Amino acid sequence: MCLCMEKKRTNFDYKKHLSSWESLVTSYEQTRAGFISLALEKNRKATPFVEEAKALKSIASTIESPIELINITQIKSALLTASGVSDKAKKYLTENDKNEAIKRLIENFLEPAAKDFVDELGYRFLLTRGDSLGGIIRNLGGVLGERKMTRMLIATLSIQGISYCYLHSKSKEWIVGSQDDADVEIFLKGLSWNKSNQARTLIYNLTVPIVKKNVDLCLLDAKPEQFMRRNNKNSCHYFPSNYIALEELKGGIDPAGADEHWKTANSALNRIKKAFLSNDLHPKTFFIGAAIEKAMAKEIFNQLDAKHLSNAANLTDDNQLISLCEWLINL
Amino acid sequence: MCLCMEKKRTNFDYKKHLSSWESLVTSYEQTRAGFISLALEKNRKATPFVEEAKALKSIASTIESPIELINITQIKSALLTASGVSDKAKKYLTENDKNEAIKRLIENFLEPAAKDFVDELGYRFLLTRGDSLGGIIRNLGGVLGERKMTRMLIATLSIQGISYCYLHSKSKEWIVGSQDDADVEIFLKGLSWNKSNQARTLIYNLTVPIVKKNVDLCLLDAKPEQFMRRNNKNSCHYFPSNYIALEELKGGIDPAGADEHWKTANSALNRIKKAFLSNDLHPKTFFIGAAIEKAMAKEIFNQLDAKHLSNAANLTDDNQLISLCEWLINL
DNA sequence: TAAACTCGAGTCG
DNA sequence: CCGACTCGAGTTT
Repeated sequence: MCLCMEKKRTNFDYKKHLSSWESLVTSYEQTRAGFISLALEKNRKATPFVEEAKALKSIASTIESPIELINITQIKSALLTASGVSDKAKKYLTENDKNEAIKRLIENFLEPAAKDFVDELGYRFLLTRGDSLGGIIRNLGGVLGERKMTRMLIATLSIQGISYCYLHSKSKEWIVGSQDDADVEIFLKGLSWNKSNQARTLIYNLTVPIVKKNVDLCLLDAKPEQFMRRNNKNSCHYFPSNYIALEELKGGIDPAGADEHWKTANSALNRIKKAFLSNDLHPKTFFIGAAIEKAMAKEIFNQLDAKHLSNAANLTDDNQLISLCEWLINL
Repeated sequence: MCLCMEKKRTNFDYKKHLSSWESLVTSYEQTRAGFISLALEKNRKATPFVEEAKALKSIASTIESPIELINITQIKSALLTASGVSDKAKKYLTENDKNEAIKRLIENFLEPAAKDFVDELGYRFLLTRGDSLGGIIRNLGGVLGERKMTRMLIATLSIQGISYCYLHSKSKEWIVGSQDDADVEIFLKGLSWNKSNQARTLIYNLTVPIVKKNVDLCLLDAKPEQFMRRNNKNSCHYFPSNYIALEELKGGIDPAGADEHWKTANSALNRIKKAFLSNDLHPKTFFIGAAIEKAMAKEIFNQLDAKHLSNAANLTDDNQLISLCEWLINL
């Protein structure tokens, strides 16, 4: 009977924090809070771009007519930006394409602006940079979600009195965790602890060799020192049977992106399952998302019931997240 | 033997234009061309935003100190934009949240700028608007992909001497197609023709009731007049057995987005197949993408071979697209 | 000019 | 807001 209970516990542990699909749906209040903090971050990150624009205007103001801009080599990159070319697009253009783009900017927009050409240049520069800023913020959103997960994991380990060490992303060394590591989540790339004498090592954003894709979070049955970076084939992450659980984490708060990104996550999880299945392995998979809408909540819950997915939680719900961390730590 | 040939033709028609997975991969030249046309579109769409910024500066210049901005009700929305709040985020904020955001903008960025506060306001406004512009361009990218598909479909119908009519998105009426419809793809929402006395009606961006999701393109076994908009349950699209083929179309050119969006498309296609399967139906599914990378090309090709997918093409390859249109028209 | 990750800026039914 | 569509702005490994 004890075994039976144990089995039940590990099979349906999501029921501890999810009573139905509705528990997974993100509340309006959390969405609102997410958008507010997003705007705050954006303001902070905007300042360097404003400075860039000021510098550009200052340099451009030294000349009389737009056509002379071509001769100021130090602002060529900024001119290209003002002509609507993102840093991403830049990589695909030839020198000639770039010169053409700048020429079009001057002919179509700066010369018509006459004496206001410096302002026009600054405006168009900022429009393109605004899109850059958006990209930076989107990346930051992902990082913040990961940090929230980390903080909750560490808190749960601490509460359970389990000692841990963490992999520092800069030094690449494992450091023993202690209460006074403030903001440790900022540099944390991995986490390791013991579960009744079994080593557990968790790594973020790992390219899983058997899947040939990056996975947000992997829990391995390995000691921290068995994990070696990159192409070292002796590292524990090269052995598929070491994988205990793999997670897809979506930190975005936008409800409009919820289903879109869940569809992506679902494909990613399917690739993972398929790759491990080819080795007759069935590691656990789980999903954590900050933006969960009704229809996808039903899909997730159905997958849990069908055991296609081992666990799930809404990142904005602390109780769900704690319960999930407890589950993960005790796998 | 004739039947055998026929069967072979309909089952593996993708082989007519795809010799291996490598045929699907987008060439560098097409990627480059895509980014160039993207920059051109961005320039055109940028102008209204530049005008907005000029207007904002002009109004803001009438006052002496930043704090007075709060009193100019006509620019409240612009102030919110300058404080890093997108139109999307706005919807989730309360009046109080908005006022707080504006207050922070003034205190943290405009007052420190002293006499240059009008410039600072304009810069921050443009940064946020630049992100808006990016969103507008992303939507446009999708529309352009759809139009390319439409042009190729019409050209293929014309070449095969098949007459057609099209559904106009504004008038909501079916119009007989003719050679002199220039730019008809811009307003085209649907297309209809006959295939050896069987009516074929194709609708873009249709919410398929049985799937409860929007599908980029649906080919129905129905006469055009049997298609009625929206919630009319007598419309042909309410009858699952009328669906002949459903497509996922990805018009984006960015290689970095290729796998991301293919993962989404793959989930969408799986939802479609699953929903129809619940009615014992197996409509054809196909994928067209402008950005196709190696690894996903292999996945697509494997799905074709396994008949999980009925057809596929690279949107940037005219030969592939024509072959696919021929297949679609003759289904 | 690797490849595949981050996610929300828009849009429309 | 209601959900689910458009896709590339960044980023990492």
